[in-house]
Amino acid sequence: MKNNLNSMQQAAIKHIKGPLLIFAGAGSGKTRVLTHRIAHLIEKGVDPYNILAITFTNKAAKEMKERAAAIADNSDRCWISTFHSACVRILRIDIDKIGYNTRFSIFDAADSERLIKDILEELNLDTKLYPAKYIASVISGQKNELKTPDDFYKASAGDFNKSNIAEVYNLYQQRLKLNNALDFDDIIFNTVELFKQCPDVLERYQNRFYYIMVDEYQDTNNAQYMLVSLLAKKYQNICVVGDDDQSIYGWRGANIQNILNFNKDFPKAKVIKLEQNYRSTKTILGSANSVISNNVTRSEKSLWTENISGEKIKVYKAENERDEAAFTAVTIKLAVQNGAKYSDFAVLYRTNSQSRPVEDRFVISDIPYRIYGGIRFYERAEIKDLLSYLKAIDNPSDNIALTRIINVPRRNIGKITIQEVQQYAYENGISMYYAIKESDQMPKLTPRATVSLEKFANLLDGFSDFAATNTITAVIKKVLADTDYIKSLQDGTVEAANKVENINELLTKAVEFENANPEEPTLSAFLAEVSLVADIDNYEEQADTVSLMTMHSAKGLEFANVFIAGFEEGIFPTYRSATSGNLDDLEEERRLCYVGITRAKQTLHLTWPASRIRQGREMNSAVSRFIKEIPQDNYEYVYMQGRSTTTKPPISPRKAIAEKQVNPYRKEIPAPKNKPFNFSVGDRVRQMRYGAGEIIAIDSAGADYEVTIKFDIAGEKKLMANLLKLVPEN
DNA sequence: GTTTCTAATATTTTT
DNA sequence: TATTAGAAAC
Repeated sequence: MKNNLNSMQQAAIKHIKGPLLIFAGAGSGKTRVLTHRIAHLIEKGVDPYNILAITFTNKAAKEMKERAAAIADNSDRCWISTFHSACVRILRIDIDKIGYNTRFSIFDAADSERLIKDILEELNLDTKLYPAKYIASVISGQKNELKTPDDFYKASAGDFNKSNIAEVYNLYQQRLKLNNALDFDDIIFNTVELFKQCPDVLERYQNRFYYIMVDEYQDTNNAQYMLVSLLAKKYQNICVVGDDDQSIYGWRGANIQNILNFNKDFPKAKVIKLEQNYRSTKTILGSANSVISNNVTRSEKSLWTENISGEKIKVYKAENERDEAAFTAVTIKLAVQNGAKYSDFAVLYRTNSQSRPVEDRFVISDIPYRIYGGIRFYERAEIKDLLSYLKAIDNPSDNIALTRIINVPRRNIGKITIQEVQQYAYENGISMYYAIKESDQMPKLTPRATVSLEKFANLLDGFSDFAATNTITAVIKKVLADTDYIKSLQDGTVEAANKVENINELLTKAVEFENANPEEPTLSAFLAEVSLVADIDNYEEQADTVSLMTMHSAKGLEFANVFIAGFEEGIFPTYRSATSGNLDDLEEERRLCYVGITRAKQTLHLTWPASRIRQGREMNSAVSRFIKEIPQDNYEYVYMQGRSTTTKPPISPRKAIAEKQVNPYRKEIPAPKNKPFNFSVGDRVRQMRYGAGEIIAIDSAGADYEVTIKFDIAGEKKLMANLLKLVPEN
């Protein structure tokens, strides 16, 4: 079993007692080491029940579980899970000891923001000065530092803005409690709180988790650090794995010092460095090493590989984003014609919005792809609606969920009525659900509103009764049936059909969940799982598609061929990080660049458009400064195959580098003239929103045309030609 | 109470 | 530019 492990890896696996810090460079076989370490512990007679392994993503947890199961007996008795899932599991049992109900809901970012907006309005705070998103990030930051509203208030030292935010934070926590809800940060915060307040509970888990492993330790924030420290304090059998060069979550509170100071916290810690890379070619790895060596704050290390030198990195300067995407598509197509698989390719970018042009081009070129990130499945409106029904059934105190569905589908309960219910609920210190039950006590309500509310309450009660004795799948089906939800969606648009598809997908997920958790398929557990998944968790290795994702999402993955798109100043590094004057920001961007480059096994393409349209304006771009940090011998400029007229003549790398680095440089583009309209009556066309149809009339309307189209599904619509995005049907 | 329009906002990354 | 939230109109 251990034949294929190098001496450092073996040393890491065999170290059992006492603290251990593993610096695991990119592609150094980190997951192998962790899983073999679990197997080794079990082989040496450790009860898997006493092993805890913590990861950041469900995907990593799943992979570790599968790989451990393949080489160790009874590994399913270990706890292998994310920080958040592990903490939810702990809190479901004991959170009542610190004054919460064990049937709490989990609020996602959107729920939190909604709540903050309500509070800002209530406190009469100007949302211009205090944007909800900003407040949410401040509160999150405080929680990651384990600071209560009171702590924050005291620390604000009379600063007017800070005290105001502290007040919002204070109310926010009260409201969460009233809703019987926790946000993401509370999940960690309250587990730490539970351990601090209840030493008996802490000791129980200390004794249980005799061996602790933490993956991606460089990404832990202070709350997570405290959690791990508390658990490991008694027996000190803690093994943390990480790579300070891959710390890319500083903006989310990750504290790189946690890994750099590990030997201060545990002076007896053994430190092992895994520096042999098994993933990339010498050229790729050398380039990554060269880039990251420009960072000042890092522990010294040098990754090396026995792999071949491989091809040079290819750099492509595109005219614009469409050209950039076209180059990517052509290159992939060509490789696939020569025997490569689509799944060998990934297109990585800095921001989710960059996926759009790539996606457009791939559709045209008929390249199968899968996008990870962006709008997550569980954030889609129709899914949130249904989940809100489930949340309201599971936790009647959840006012946010209740407010979301009280008039969805429309049931004649308007804004005024909802406000009245809200106010009554706050005044009487009860949830909106119970307030509705007393709607006859609210003098301002019309009899009609009261009837609507009563009907709604009966509907919910019916669901609750049903849920007590039926499966989750059955409950979802009943909600759909009794509310006529699907029917309310249908408006003939393509989006509506997608929504129905998404709902079916949710039903599939529910069935999967029930099959995976036969002993306890509770609604609470399902909702918690659903709240804590990331899009990347659904990454399928088998599917033969090109993967599109941000470099953040790509961490932990590897691909034979990688394209990094938008390799330009202002995008990567971001304008903000380049201009903030804070060296840490730029260093984090550079670490992200290191992560991006080291995803590639065989080939790497760096592309950027000489001009791009941002927020409606065309802007010229200069190549990213990071390209200067790659040795010149490691890369070469390339040009698109079979294309000469539209691409400008080649320029030397040197000249490209010398190009203006000041960015952004803005240039207004003239307002579009009336575009010619190239369709006539009788043409079959396709439109984004309404799908296929036939043009039945074209009328002149001032500078524009008014086009009447009879759509196959949506029926007849009159639309302005300028606003339409019409294409011929085929 | 519902629909339609306007205006603001966005572009950093997410458990 | 594209999307979305809030306001005005119906």
